[in-house]
Amino acid sequence: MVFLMTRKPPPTPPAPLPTEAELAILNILWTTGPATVREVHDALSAKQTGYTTVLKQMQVMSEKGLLQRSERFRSHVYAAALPKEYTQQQLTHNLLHRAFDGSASNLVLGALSSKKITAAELAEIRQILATFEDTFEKGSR
Amino acid sequence: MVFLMTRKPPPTPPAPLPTEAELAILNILWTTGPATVREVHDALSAKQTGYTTVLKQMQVMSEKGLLQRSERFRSHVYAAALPKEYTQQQLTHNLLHRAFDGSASNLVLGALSSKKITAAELAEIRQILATFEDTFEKGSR
DNA sequence: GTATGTCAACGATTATTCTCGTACGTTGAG
DNA sequence: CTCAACGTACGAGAATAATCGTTGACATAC
Repeated sequence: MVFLMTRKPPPTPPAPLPTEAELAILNILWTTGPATVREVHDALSAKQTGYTTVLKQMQVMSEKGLLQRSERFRSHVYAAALPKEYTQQQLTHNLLHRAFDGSASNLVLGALSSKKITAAELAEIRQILATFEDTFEKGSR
Repeated sequence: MVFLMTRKPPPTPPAPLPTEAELAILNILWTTGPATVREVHDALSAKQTGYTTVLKQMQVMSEKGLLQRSERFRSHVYAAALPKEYTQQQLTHNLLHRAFDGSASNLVLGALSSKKITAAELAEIRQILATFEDTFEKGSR
């Protein structure tokens, strides 16, 4: 079963799109759930970035509304403020307008061309497409 | 008929991805063909950006290898150094890795969710998908 | 000739992102 | 109490992007 993205939460102030480095942090929080700076820094070890760098970035992201911070005993625990799917959608929307003139089909073409696609992925995409055609026919949009 | 992207030209030095402002310039050159700075600036009138700003950006883009410059009588004529489809593919590839963990199907889902889709577009996407399934079955990849 | 308009070149400025060093506070061990 | 470990806060630096003002070259009009 394919779940459509619901595009709900434009929260209080519309948080800006994450930058490259910020996205790397978000990816960790999305997969591991709320975490401390140290945990994120450790998960980012491949990048060889300093602890205070990560800390600072996460503080900035908090101010931007990209992260939510809560106290926990001694340290702080950060969590992504917005769901992964929502942010992905925003990023896609942004690219769609910046580079594809709003043409979703061209973006799909670009996505399929940009890497070797597996049969499983093709099937999944077909599933997604079918779901969309479904909601379309029913006039629910 | 749907044409697949061929992903040919990684030229001498792999040109960097265009930034937001650079992409706006590229979009103009892709649609109008080679043009002078003034022509690009005029086409960009909506953005209220100064002439020299556009000039400087295009000079920088030349250095980066994003644009090719040629003399013409008094002025210079700039052209996109890389085809639109190639650059779109690079951008998509980049987003795919940065935000979608390489999952093309999730990107497609994001693309479809991020805007109201038309029946025509759905049909076109289905066409693209069919073409890919074709080349896939034939084992030509 | 001079004046005017069009162009490219260049430097300076501002904003943003990314980075890190340092300071400071709290906790627990000895 | 003192020290080390671990945490945040803060400010400064480098890198990049974007912007604009000024200059100078070269035509053409008068």
